[in-house]
Amino acid sequence: MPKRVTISDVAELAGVHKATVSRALNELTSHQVNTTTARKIQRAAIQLGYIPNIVARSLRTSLSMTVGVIVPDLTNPLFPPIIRGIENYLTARGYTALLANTDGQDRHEELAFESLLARRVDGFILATGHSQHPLLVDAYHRNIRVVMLNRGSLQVPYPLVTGDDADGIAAAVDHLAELGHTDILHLAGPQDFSTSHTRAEAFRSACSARGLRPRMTVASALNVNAGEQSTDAFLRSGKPLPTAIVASNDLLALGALRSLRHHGLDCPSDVSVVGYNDMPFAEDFSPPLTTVRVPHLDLGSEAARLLMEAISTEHQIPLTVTLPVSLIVRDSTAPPRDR
Amino acid sequence: MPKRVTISDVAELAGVHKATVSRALNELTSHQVNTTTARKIQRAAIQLGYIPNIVARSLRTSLSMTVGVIVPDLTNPLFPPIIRGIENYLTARGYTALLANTDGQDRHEELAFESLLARRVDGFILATGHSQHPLLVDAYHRNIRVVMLNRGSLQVPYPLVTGDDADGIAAAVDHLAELGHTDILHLAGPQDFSTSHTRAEAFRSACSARGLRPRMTVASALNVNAGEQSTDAFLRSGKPLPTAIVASNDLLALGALRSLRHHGLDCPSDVSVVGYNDMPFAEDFSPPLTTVRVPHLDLGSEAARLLMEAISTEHQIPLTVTLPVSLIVRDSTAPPRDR
DNA sequence: GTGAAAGCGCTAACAT
DNA sequence: ATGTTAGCGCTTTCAC
Repeated sequence: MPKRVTISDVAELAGVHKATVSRALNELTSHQVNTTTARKIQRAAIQLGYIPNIVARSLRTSLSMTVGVIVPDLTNPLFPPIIRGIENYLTARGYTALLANTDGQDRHEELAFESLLARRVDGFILATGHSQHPLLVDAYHRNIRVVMLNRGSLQVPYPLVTGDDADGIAAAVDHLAELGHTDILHLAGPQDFSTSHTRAEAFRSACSARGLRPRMTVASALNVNAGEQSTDAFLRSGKPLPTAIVASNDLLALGALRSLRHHGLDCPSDVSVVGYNDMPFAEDFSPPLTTVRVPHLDLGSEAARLLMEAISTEHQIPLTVTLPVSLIVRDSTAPPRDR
Repeated sequence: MPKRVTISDVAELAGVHKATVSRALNELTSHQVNTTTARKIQRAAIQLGYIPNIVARSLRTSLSMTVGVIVPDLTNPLFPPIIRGIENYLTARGYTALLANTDGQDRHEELAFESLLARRVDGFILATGHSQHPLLVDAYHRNIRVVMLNRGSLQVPYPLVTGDDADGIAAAVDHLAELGHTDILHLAGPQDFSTSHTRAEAFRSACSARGLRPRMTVASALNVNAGEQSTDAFLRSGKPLPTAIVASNDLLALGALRSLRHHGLDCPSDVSVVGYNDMPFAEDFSPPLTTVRVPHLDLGSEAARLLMEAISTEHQIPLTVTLPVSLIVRDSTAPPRDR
């Protein structure tokens, strides 16, 4: 590496002290310095190709201008838009995101947390929240800034950003009810995820509000395979076939779609399916998936906004932001066939 | 924030000098310190919950243990697995990735580059390479470590990791030829992307090697809309309908699928379609997409490996690593119907 | 094997 | 408005 140019080099070329350079180049203090010298410094900086060393600044200010973003798996299509939303907000403010995946393993999460802490991130956005989490409790007591995304914590009053799950599920059930469905199955996710739990609860109350009997089966994970296996098991169980399925997310819905296909059942004529999230390319599935659209980009930027607030505030205010969702009707739902 | 525990705190508790603590806690120097004192230090560190300050270490060693990863758009399903591959490799070695998106805009790329440089990343993985790029030339002269991913640079001898494009396209053409297709259209990407260009060339030579006349249409971008529009335009042009389309990537193939559907044409009975990349959920499209699988995870980890090598080496060796690809046959390809 | 001292590049009192 | 000084937390000579 060629020797990097530092603030002292700029100072020397501009014929001023390095403290003056520091002041001139910083937005917040540049007013303290004479316009003429400031310009001189600017020129010198550009001439030398000076790039400030944020590492050194961080050490001095104990502000790293980075935040840690922890997700279960980047490969889950849910997360890329969320992360883009986070980034959009952060980069506009000079912040950068440090990304880590946990693959749902607590051990990975601890490791990621520690590694990011070692890098002195100014705060975290956590999109991995289980309902209970010693890590979080510990973080809270250490006064670490955290914003939860999608899944909240029950133990610790960190701010939370989510879509309106209750409303989304209600819209799905309404839609099916209007089509004439009366026998609807909820393909739920693991109940220790707060979103899965919330949606299952929402399903129950939406059904009972409409005089429908809620039926439910629980998948072992939030992915396509689990959805397929769970639906397979249900279909093989001999229980009466529902005319519609409301899945707790699109991946599970996709699994249900695969399972129905393998069992020679047609969607939507035999069974309607509704997903949740409106993941990218949901409209290209076979059939195009009716689903609840969640504003993932907004979820991300809102979480970033809350975190920035938390960082710049002395006392954290536990705040829950609920963003509106909307039902996107495509071809996987239709009126039930008479049987 | 509660005052962070530093190396001095540990030193005090352990009753040694902080330099000794530093030596004891560093893998590479821990052998220099007496086993007994080392243990004493370990205990003190754990007792205090000491977390090393990588920021301070970076300042001292001018090694930040971070690398910048620049992609066009995280939301493109191509990239998440690549990034996971990168991360898997990096985290195992104590490194972390700093992620930035460019949305294909040179200005964004410059900004990202500068911001990451300010954070003193030890190197870059670039998955955005246009064929020419002043930024890269500049970086090369500044002796900055870079590994290119997917798309190479023609101007500067940075290492490159790609899938075997020529082989993949040849496999697609072979597959179609074996099914009996003789009139194949290549739905190409913008020709200033090196991958698009390589694949177009590969298509031409694969066709001529089999005595087929290559036909080609070029999309304006590498996304679904561009693919759809391009196919629309082709279908409306009145040119004779090919019996098969080989797209330069899955997104374009998806656009072609949408366009065919809108024109009342069935895939595969009217037109077969082959994609490229085997993006997640390609098997769930309507119809499930025949496509060329690229080992994205490996692409990422290989790039990370090369970068680690480049960082620890004095002189960079320009190396191109080509990973094997494989054709995945699904339902979007079938023998041509007699017309 | 361990301690002392210097310094990475920057910012923030304090002084002028 | 600018210069001086100290120090963020760590690693790394150099002594002992």
